[in-house]
Amino acid sequence: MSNRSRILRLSRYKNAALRLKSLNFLKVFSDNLADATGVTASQVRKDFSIFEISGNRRGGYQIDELLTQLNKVLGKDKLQKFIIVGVGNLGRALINYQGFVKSEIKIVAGFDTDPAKFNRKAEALILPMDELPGFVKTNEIELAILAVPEFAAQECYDKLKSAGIKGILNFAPIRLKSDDKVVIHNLNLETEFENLIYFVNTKTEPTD
Amino acid sequence: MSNRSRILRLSRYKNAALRLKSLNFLKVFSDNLADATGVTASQVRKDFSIFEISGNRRGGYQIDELLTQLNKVLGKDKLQKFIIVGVGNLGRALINYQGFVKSEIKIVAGFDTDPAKFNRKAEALILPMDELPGFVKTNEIELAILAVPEFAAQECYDKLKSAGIKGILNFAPIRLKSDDKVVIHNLNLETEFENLIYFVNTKTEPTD
DNA sequence: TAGATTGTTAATCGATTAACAATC
DNA sequence: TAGATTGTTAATCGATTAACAATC
Repeated sequence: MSNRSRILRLSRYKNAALRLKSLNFLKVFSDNLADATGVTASQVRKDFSIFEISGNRRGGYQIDELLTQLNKVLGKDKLQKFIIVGVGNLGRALINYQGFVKSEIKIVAGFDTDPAKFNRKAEALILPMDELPGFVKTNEIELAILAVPEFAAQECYDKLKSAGIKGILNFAPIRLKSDDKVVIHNLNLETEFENLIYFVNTKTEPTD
Repeated sequence: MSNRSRILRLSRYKNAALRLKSLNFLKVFSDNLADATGVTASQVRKDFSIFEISGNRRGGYQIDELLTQLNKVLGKDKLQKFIIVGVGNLGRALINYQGFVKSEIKIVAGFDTDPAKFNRKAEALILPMDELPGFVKTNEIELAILAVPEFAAQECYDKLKSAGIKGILNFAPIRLKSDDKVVIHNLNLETEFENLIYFVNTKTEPTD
């Protein structure tokens, strides 16, 4: 019913609607969103109908109302607190990433094994791993980012799981599997690079 | 014929084969790769047949030979040089990312507008934007990473395109479109987070 | 040889698109 | 009202899976 591609499209519709709103649009048609995101108008309406997002025949969709509904589906109607395990190059970059400031995504703490990285004064705390279960519990954290080297990934995953984390965005270069306790979203940077390289080499338009 | 998902699967087969090789496997069956990557054995064989990767009836696939062929498709048979535009948190993290050391991916230079970031002594140079076209030309660079804020993305894209770049991995939070000159692979971190959040909230297994 | 696995064809499944009645 | 756009159904398309002949 709702596969990953469909949710990715909803994010794009949301971003397109946001941009059109900033251009003072008050309403959009499925055709506008289709143009802006590179899909068909049928697809837009189909996606909306699956999430029971409805508009006005002849009048399109009110942008504000549409954004409210898309944000709700995408969990942007409330602050989503993340912790991050592994404060290396990538971990630190995500903690400081400016792209999240307007969004409802916040990384509230990082965890690492290296005492040199601990920091209890920064806005996002950097704490030792053994404080993770307590922090997760008292702050009611459900979401985590895993940004450790391959060798540490499985062990950290186990710790996150037993701490009660419900969803993990995994940047470690090893594919973790979702189970009914934890949803995993694997994001392997090398794989993304390889994908680009393939399409450049063959010069065929990627269909996604 | 070869969509993005298929290439992603090839990367996974490659990674699985690499892991099995490190366990001293000499050959693998489609069934092994299927188990390791979570797809069906039919899918593995179908994917291979599309890329004319063949094995031995009854004998499976020789790992070394398989890796050679997969690496070739994925462009890992030669060093892939990237430049990066935008040396902020994310840009710097990618330059220093340890996950690429064993792979044939290398970021050879970064470009930025901020003089405080310039560095002609580091292994990966950080140079001013106006040296980009010359650098690309003399070093025969075809691939780039775009890691600038949204407002700068379009302008930087234009510069990369006119410098002759053939493929861009775009981390800027705006969707760029491929054309017949440049292949674009958009990677929007906020979108990836939203995807995870959706599946955690609905607790349905993502199908990708 | 008998048994096991590939490579490929045909069947199935699911996602996208087209079409159009409903309706504002 | 006439015209335009949604919402939904039916048709199409493409990707995945099952099945099995080929063959090592």
